[in-house]
Parts: sequence; structure tokens; C-alpha cells
Amino acid sequence: MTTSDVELPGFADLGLGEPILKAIADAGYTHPTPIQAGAIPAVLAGRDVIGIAQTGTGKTASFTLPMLHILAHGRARARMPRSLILSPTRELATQTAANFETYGKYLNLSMALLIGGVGMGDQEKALEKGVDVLIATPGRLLDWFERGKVLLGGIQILVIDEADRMLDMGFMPDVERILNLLVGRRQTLLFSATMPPGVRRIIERFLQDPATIEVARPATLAENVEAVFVPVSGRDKRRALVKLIAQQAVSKAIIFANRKREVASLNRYLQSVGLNARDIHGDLEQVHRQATLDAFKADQVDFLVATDVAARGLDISDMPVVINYDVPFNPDDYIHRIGRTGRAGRSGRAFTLETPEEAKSVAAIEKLTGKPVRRLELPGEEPVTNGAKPAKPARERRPRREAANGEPRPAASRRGRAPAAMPSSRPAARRPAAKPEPLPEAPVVAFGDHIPRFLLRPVPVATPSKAKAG
DNA sequence: AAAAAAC
Repeated sequence: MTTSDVELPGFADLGLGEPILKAIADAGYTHPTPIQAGAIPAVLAGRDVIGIAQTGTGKTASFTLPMLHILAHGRARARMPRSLILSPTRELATQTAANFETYGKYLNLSMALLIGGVGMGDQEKALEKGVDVLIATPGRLLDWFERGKVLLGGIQILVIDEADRMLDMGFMPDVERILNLLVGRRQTLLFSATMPPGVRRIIERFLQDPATIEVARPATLAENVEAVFVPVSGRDKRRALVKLIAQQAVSKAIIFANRKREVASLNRYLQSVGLNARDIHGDLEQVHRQATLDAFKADQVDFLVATDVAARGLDISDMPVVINYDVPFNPDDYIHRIGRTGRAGRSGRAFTLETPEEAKSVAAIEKLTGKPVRRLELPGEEPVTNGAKPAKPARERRPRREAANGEPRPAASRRGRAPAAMPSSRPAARRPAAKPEPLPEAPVVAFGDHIPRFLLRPVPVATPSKAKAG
């Protein structure tokens, strides 16, 4: 069933109880999104549900709201949680927990968040007291189970969130193991952006007569996102990236790279040219990851350099731009990365740097999306000889103070200046240009050649990380 | 080719 073209009811029409409706109203929402309008009545009716939807569609509330309603009465026993939500990443689990807090504030329900990378003391205390809602990543949940601190026999509602991602990440054996620990009849809700065979198998084995709610076809790009590919030589991709940021007047973006080490060193580079950047990837401490994410959400950080840990699930609202520094190996990841922008019908822009070596990955994306990619040429992006210094501009003048330098910005964005470690950082780099150049209508268009001066100066040498061969 | 997740 597709609900996207149906007139939407208000939240009050969905059968949710007063305390929940009040919390929804407090949060400022009046009308459910299509996935919520479809899923909430089905969950309240006690049905198993398959939700085919990406984050940004209101997916999380489509299960938290009816779960709160169902769990509102009754009490949890020690170590016997009444519901379980499985998430692929710690960050997504944390967000889901926040969602339960928001909408459950007028209910007296207890919750525990079982994720790795954080201390076990609080988790144990919560489990001992008994929880109505248990939100977990598979590894830590099984850890607790093996310690005998959590029993899964009392689960009435199970949610498998981002099932396709669980599959990609190799969690399915763990998920199946957890599913087999549940006993008796319970309600199962499964959410997934795509439906690969591994996910279908889980559905066939563990869901009964599910209602399917689909709100967006998985491999389609949102109409409101302008996605363009930017051919680069690959010799000096970092410089090309900074040039792109300046030319397109990108003031806030998630920048994806394929490897953790690349993310880390790209982050240092962006900081060294004066951009307010931070990185997030799986080798960083959990507290650090969360702090970075919070700072980014609070507009204290302009550029989040990330691995695919941030590609899916994370609810970062109103992300205007996504940049792929690398073309993702897997075309599904492309869809998910791009899905960070253009949420809730807002317009968004997505840029993907593309070296000749990445042609295969680009072809895979074209195949998946079913349309040829649009290209945008950056001026001066012809291949450079290895090791050569960037050419000096013909007319070298003292760099003009970019007008944008003094441009007003929201106060919140002014915090978190360029790190002190970069004495050479130039403020001009932070506010590249006043207005974005319009994107081309035609597939291939060269841009005007306005490039802020600072970009034409020789760039500080990249970090001395060893490019290890073999 | 990578990333993600338990210690």
C-alpha cells in the first residue's frame, strides 16, 4: 500500500492516547508523515509491519508513537524488557532513545539504551530495575544476554530498524540469534530502505501476515535534490574539494570519504585551510563521535567529514549539501549518503567528486538510479603533473578581503572557530562566496571562473601520513 | 578496495 498520495489525517485521528498526542503537540507537530499515517494504525491494530522508508520520512516516530501507546499500561519486570528496538549503529540507537524520551514524556515508562563504546554501569542498573523499552545494537545486547542480565522472553514488540543496513554490516546472524531468543507470539516491525533477499528471508521467517507500508522507492533519488558529479584528476582531490566548496558557496555539509584514514586526514586538511570541520568514523571514541554529531547539529561545526557511519539513519535535519569526496564502492551507499539532504521535501544539493579510477562505481550508480549522471566541470581541473606545485595565477594581487568575511551569520554558527593548531588558517576560507552559483540545467556545463583568491595561492602541504604501498 | 559492531 502506498500512502503518499492519500489525504493525511491529523495525529488525533490515528488512535493514539492523550499523553502521546500532547507530547506530539508540544514538539510542534500536527500532521503525520505518510509513513506515520500508514504504520501507526497498523501497529495499534497489533499487526506485524514492514516499513519501506528511508530516514527523514518520519520513520522513527512511526514506530515509537504506537509503541508508547501500547506500552502505556503495564509494568516491566526486572531483566524482562517489554519491547526491543534493534539498530545498526550506536548513533541511530541513541536517536531512537531520544525519540522515545520526547514522545513519552507524559508517560511513566522506563527505557534502557544498550550500545557499545560506553560504560556498562548505567545499563546494568536500568536492566535490573526493568525496562519497558530496550534500544540496542546487536553486539552489546548479546553481551548482556550472555552475562544473564537480560532475558528476552517478555518481549511483546520487536523493531528491526534499518534491516538492509544490518544485513550489509553482517549483523544478520546476530539478529537471527536474537530473534530466536524471543519466545511466544510478539509483534514484529521491520524497517528497511531496500529489500534485498537477506531481508526478505527474515521477513518470511519471522513476520506473520505483515502490513507493508512503502513511502519511497528505495533506489530513487528525491526530485528535490540536485545531484551532480564533478570530474577531478585525482592528483589533488583535496584542493578540488575546497575549490568546489568555495565556488558553490557551501557553508554546511557532510563530506563522505570511503576510508577511515582518509576521513581523518581530509578533516585535518580542511581544518588547515581554515574550514570549521570535524570528523566522525568508527575508530573514534564513542563519546567523541557523539560530541561531534551534537556540535554539528548545533551548528557549531560547519563540515562533518564522515565514513558511511553517517550515511544512513542519522537524523541531521535540514542538511543543505552532501559531498562525496570518494564515489562509494556500493551504489546503495550512494543513495543513502545523498539521502542526508533534501529531507522532508526541502531542496538539497549533492556533489560527488569523480576520478577516472572511479568510473566503475559511477557506472554502478547510473545503473541503480536508472539515469545518466549530470556533470559539473570545475575550472582548472585538468590533470596536474605529479608533485608539481599548483600554478600561480597570472595576476597575483594581495588577496582581497572577501566581502563574505564580514557577512552576518547566525550567532550559533560563530562558535567553534578554526582550530588553534592551524596558525595559517585564513578566515576568508570559511565564508567562500556570497551566493551559490546556479546549477546547470544541461548535463555538462562549465562554470564561470570566479574563484576566491585564497584558492589560487599554493596550498599547504598535505598531512605527512605515509601513503603505504603494498 | 570499506565501513559498521562486543570486550
